[in-house]
Amino acid sequence: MDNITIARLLDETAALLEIDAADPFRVRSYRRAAEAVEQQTTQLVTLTAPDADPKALLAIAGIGKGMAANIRDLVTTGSMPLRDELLTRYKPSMLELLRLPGMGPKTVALVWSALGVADIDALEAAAKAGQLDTLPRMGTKFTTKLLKGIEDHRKNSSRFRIDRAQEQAARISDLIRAFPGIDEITPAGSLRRGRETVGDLDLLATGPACEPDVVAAVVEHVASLPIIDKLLAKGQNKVSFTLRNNLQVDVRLLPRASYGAALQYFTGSKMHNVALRQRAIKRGLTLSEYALLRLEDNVIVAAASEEDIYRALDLDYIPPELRENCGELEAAADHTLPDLINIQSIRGDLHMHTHATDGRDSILQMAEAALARGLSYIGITDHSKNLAMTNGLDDARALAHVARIREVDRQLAELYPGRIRVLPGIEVDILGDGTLDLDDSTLAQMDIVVASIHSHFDQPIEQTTDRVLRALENPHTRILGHPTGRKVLKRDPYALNIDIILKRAAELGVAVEHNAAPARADLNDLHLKLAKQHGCKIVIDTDAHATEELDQMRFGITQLRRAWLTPADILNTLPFDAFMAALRPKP
DNA sequence: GCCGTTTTCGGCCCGACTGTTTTCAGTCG
Repeated sequence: MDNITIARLLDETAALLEIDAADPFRVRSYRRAAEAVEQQTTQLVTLTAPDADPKALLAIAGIGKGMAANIRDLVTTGSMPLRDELLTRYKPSMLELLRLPGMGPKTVALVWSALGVADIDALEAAAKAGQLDTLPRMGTKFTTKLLKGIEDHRKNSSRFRIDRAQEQAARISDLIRAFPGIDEITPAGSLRRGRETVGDLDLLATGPACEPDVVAAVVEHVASLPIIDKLLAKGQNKVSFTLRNNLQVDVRLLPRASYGAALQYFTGSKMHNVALRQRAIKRGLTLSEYALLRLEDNVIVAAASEEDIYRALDLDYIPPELRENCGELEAAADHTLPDLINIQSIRGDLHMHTHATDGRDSILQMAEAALARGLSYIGITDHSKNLAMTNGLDDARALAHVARIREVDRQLAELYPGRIRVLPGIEVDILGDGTLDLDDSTLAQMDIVVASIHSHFDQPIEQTTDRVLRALENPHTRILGHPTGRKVLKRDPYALNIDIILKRAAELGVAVEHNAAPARADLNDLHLKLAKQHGCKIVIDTDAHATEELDQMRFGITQLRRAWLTPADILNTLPFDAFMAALRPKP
């Protein structure tokens, strides 16, 4: 049983306890434990083995004696007594009811006990039959909203990829900024923390127009934006709505004086905020979305900026990407937060395609676009012949392409002396037997050989993993492409055993690729932490198929930051010569 | 159920909005 499954079962137990009206603090313990398990890079199965240190589980913050026993039960039996007991009284389908708007644990428990309703279909039938009207606090308005919520839930209940959410955020921000007296709009929530996907969009705005006596006019302006599909709520300084693609947007209009407190609050994460407020209380302070106050006399200690708030709590400023209650508060208190990598540190992009295969632009266009983005070396890595649908290169074409790339490299050396290097490379396919689909003599002409697996992910995980391991042994392989075969938003189990692959890549000195493109992002922040633990060489690249896709580097950087990585952890922050020296030596 | 500069018991984060409330419970972030 993997960590994700353990976390899910603990989280389900928390939800069932909530429906059962259990002690809210006990519920929170299960939630907290679930989050902690999800954040672990080592598989808990190994910590519960008979020969493992019995204290190892207890070392995880949020896991005590009781929870450790639960986890051992989950790993050995597949379930645990409390969960089994709860499932005799409630049904697993009730957990889905909690996802409907307006349906919390109390309401789910009520429709179950009063009407025997345990799933969405039954709830919809009961609502349409008017049965809900007989229950307390459920009038026609509630029923209407619920039926609409059920419809939306069926239509689209998924999260949105970060790049899509960012596009929408920019679009809406422009519309709001059109109102006079709005100075600043910042996305908060999981978008600001750089999660790969976001559930909804939080936009915070401030400026003279957001002061309490005049804010009503902005509220009206926002509530009447043409892009709004459904208006969900309109308060004193908050407007919630959905777009036609079903993305929910919450806009908050805040006075300048409390903007920092609001930004801190709405950026989260929830667990980070809880921990931060506990710290505040220990210091005789209280933190809300309006201000950090002294408890004894309600004097404002900090409110205008996030920096002020963290400083007043004796903490270094914590970058949003680290705010997951995952050790960042302790590090900020000890002044040991890492100096995180940023986009300016990246000097090269080692994976991109041209119109020789399935890219759109030429070698020269890609190189000049890279130069314009401040890069000083790139690898042109078009597909090899096995990817026939991309017009992949066979040995002869690949060698001709190498010649063209070297020619562009020479041209650019004349045009922009000493500014950019263009390296010949290939994204070579790993075949079913683990060999690469071009001749060694061809690969020997390449500086950047990215070995990627592109097919047969339906085979058993051990078999697919073995193919990749054999490809790593090929001395020409310098970078392992797409190390998990994973695609964001596809909930399929991983096709490869990432732990074994990273270990072997580290031993052989093969660099592993962190693909920055949001659609393809192979390594999430946990994989990246694991790669660092194993001592892997890590490169970040875009896999760009057109010049503008080079901009996707910034999405990948956020994942590196979420993994606490610094420039020293990433190979392509190095200057050109040092980078080439750090790659696996050519045979 | 977890945790400890309040340390083995007694705490555990904060406020707004909604619907239907005649003073508030439940949901949400």
